Amino acid sequence: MKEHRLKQTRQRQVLFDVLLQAEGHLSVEDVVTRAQAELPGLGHATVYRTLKLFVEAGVAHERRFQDGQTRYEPVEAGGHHDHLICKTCGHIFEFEDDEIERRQARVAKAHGLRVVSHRHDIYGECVAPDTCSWKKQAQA
Amino acid sequence: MKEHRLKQTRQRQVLFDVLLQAEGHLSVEDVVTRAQAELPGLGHATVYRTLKLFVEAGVAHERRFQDGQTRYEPVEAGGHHDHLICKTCGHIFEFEDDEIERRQARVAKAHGLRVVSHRHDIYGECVAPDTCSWKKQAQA
DNA sequence: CTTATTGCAAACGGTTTGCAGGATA
DNA sequence: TATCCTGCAAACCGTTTGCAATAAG
Repeated sequence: MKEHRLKQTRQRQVLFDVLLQAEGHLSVEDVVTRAQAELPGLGHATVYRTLKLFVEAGVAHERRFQDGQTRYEPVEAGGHHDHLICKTCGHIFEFEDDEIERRQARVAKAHGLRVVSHRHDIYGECVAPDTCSWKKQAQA
Repeated sequence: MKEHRLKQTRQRQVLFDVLLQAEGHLSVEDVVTRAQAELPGLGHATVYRTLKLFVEAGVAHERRFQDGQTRYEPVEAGGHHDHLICKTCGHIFEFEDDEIERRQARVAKAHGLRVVSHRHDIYGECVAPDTCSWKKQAQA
C-alpha cells in the first residue's frame, strides 16, 4: 500500500483507519476529531496533507458538496458512484446509473470532448419525515 | 424588477448589466473587474452582497465548480441546464438531457426522496486540440 | 545518518461583516 | 428626513505553507 515511496507513520495509520471505519463522506474536521481520539496532538496540517496523499495514492476520493467543506471517502470496492443528499436530514446516499453515465459520454462527444470525470449530486427532501431518522443514526 | 423592496442604485444597475451582457458563469472577480470598468471604486463587498441579492430575487443562479470560486449566471430564458467543462481550455458548455433528469427523479424516489435540485458537472478534454480555441475567444 | 514527516503558527484566498459616511425614496 | 446602500478595513473559515524539531528507514 505504501509503494508510493511513503514512510509509514502512526498518524498515517490512524488516519487511514479513520477513513475506512467511517461510512465515507467525512469532512476534514470529522477526520481530525476522530483521529485525535486515538492520537491526541495530531495537527490539522498533517490531516490535510495526508488526506491529499491518500487521494494521490488512489485510496481516497475528494468530494465537494455545497457546504464549502471538502469531504473524503475511501475508494474501496464498488467503484464509481454519485450522491443523493437529503436536505431534510443531511444523509448522503450513493447511487449509480449506467444509463446516465452513457448519456454523459454522449453529451461530451457531441461537443467534441472526452469525459475525464464528473460530479453529479442530487439534492432532495424526505417524502416521509419518518424515513428521515438518518441523522441520528449517522452520528451514532 | 425591484419589487423586492430594493432601492435602485447605480452599482446595482451596472452589476445587473454586467451579468446579462456576459455569457454567464462569471466569477465574482470577473464581475468586479468588468463592473469597475464602468464604475471605478466599486467595492468587493458590494458585489458579493448584490450578487446574493440577485440570487434571492431569482434573477441569478449561483454555481460552484471545482476551482473554489463561486460563479454567477443570469437566470434568463431557456431555463434549467447543466454544465460540461473542458479541462483543456476552460470553456464551459451548457447541456440539457431529459432522460437524465427523469432518471434522477427515479433514483431519488427509490430512496424515499423528492428531488429539490441537483448539480451535474461533466469534466472533459478536447479530443482535437484545434477545437480548443475557446479560451482565446472567451477572453476577447 | 539522511531524508521524510510532523506540529505549530503564520500566511492565504475567497467571502462575510461592522461601521461610519453617503445616496435614495 | 428616515432608511437603505456603499466602501473600507478587519474578521472569518477552510486550507496551505515555512520552518525547526522529530521520527522513519
